[in-house]
Amino acid sequence: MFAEVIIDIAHANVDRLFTYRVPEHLNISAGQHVLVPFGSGNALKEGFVLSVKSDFDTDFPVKDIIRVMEPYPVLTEEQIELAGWVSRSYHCLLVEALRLMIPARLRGSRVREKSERTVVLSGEIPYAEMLAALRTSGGKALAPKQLEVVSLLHNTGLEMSVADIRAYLPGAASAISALIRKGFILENEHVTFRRPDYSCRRADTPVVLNAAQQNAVDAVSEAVVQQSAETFLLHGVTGSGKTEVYMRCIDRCLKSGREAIVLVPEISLTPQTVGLFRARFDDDVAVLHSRLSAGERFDEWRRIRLGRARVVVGARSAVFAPFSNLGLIIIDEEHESSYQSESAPRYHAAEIAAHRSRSFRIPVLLGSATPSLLSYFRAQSGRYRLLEMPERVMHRPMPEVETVDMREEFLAGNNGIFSRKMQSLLRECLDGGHQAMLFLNRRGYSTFVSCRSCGTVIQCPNCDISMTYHKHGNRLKCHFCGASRPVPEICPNCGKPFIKFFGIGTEQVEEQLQALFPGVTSLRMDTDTMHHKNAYQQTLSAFASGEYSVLIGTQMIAKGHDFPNVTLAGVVAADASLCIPDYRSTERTFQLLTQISGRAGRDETPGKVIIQTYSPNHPAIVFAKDHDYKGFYRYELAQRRHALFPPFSMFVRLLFSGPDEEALFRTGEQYGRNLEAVLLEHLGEEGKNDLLMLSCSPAPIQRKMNNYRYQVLIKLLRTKRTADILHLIYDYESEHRNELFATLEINPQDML
DNA sequence: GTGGGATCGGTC
DNA sequence: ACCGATCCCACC
Repeated sequence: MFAEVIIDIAHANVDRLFTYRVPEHLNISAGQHVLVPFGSGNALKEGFVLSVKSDFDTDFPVKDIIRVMEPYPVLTEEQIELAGWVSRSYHCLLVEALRLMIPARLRGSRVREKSERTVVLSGEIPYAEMLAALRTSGGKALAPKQLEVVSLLHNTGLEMSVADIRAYLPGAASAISALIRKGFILENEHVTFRRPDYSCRRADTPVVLNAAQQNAVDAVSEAVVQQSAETFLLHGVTGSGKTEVYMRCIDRCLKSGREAIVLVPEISLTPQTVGLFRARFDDDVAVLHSRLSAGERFDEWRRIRLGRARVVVGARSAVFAPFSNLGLIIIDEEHESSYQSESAPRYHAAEIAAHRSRSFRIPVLLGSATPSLLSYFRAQSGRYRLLEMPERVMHRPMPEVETVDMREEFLAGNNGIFSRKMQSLLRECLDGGHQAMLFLNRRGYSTFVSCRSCGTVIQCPNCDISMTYHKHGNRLKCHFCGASRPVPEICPNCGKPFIKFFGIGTEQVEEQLQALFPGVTSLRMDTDTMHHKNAYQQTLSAFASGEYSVLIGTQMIAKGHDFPNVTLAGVVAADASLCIPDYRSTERTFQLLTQISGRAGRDETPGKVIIQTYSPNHPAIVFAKDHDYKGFYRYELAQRRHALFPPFSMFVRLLFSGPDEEALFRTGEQYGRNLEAVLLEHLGEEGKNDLLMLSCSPAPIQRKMNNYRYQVLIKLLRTKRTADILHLIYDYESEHRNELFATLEINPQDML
């Protein structure tokens, strides 16, 4: 027998198959993780068996596989095929693709499994006989520690972990080994699974679904049973009971003997969400997300691989979960940008899901209250099947949304950050014993600091952005590189003492709230307050418990949370996300405002939402205010069609960065022009119009962490030639990789 | 990635 | 002629 092995080294030179002989005593199959001699000196390297074959003609001496690293194949056949597809579609190394499928802990020779040593009374020797043996004739203990251990085990009647006994009886270690020698107790080794800890919350699950929910469950379940590789887009307004639909679909999927993956955006992977699934599916649920320790991740992965968990709830990378009989993939909040990887290979979870959907012939369910324009476009064009849930559960009304024009507020003499309307609604909410959420997408106290005399804005010394004032710690901080400096007394440019603070952040919202409502209990949730591992969980459960009245936060509070007592959601400034120079800023703003509105009035008491803005007539704000997704969709799609933006075209972005501004801009420009010539030559007369735009310019953020940034931006029409063009760009990039460091992104989530 | 063999320039 | 630094390449 011979095995085709790929060596676990991420380098283009070795990213191919090597053939090894399988020694008689080893039983090797595809997917196995093995140790093989590789390179001169027969150094041992880890590798993955991608296939086995019975014969192999060659002149050179084939080497033997040394040993298997794991008793089971760590990769399934389907994952091997998937990795090949990933490496071809995203132009990455095959090992890089394979590495997506396995936990990092599996690689490298580290301690992998956690095991626990336990002991139990052997049962062969009667208790009285043991006692007698450990005592002298006078009843005095001959071996007091051993006696204690034996009586402890006898009294509990259980198998106990050695660590527990040692904690209970200090110094019992040698007594335990003596007892094992005597045959009084038996030693066992148990593999333990480190489990991430989640509190289970029993949700008040409605026994009866409403018609829209039932319709969605039926459609998806039917596809699961019929093995139909359909993609469903579930457009359900906030509070329409999407999670319940997911769980019913998973139920059916498990009942038909298949496994399910549920993807959620990293940020909503809160104990609440996971707790819901745990409450319903118990130990059948495995959790995968970036906050797990390497050991926890490895153990959860192993529970999936070994069939101990049949449901995975996880972030983006969980789409690769090692199931062999997958039946359903659900992507919740499908519009979230975190589903696209920001490092190579830059896959999108929905694209991976689509591929696995074809392999397993299973449905994919995309769910959102604010589907991405692209997904809704596909639903309209028939590529996806649209399922709609236009109403909240229990006939609860959508919250009433009001906008406040902050220009008028200023003219009326109010230059505070809360409008009069916001103040009165807050008062009403708090007086009624309810809770409120205040949203502002900027952390810190003041977003920029400048000199009133000469206009100098204090910039980060390493980056091309202004520094934010943080009252906590009383320093200026850069939100890109983390650099911080004390607040200057005088202007670093003109030396005059007219330093002033402008722009509001969440710190200031909290301060102003306290000033207006003395004694109000508030919590702030942003990257500044979420330092330690469990801060997220603690803050959310503290708010859920009702201990605090107001939750203030950045976009991390916007999505997914279900706090029944929240009746008011306030957007302090809706304009922040509108000014981002990106073609998606309207879409992003609409989604954010709709999601925030969705936090209010999820229980009996109807909710209210207030949006403060300087542009109350902006379509993103007007459509969000009216809960009019379709109106927004029609408007925005027309804009995109007119400007030939995605989904009518695609963007390719090559970002160059380096410390030498002059050299970078010069070579970047040259690179772009050469690439343009290559593309035009390939496209010829017939296809030259496919290239809608190729621009060479400094990136919108010109410098980050002392590196200058220059970008070549390409806009392409989607035609039958698109795939060829992309490969041409990929090839051009890899050929010139040595000359200039660049990252290549297809349809990046932002172009800053 | 990594060590070995080929290659090149400098030195004894 | 000999040696170290560097490049190149194969690795099963």
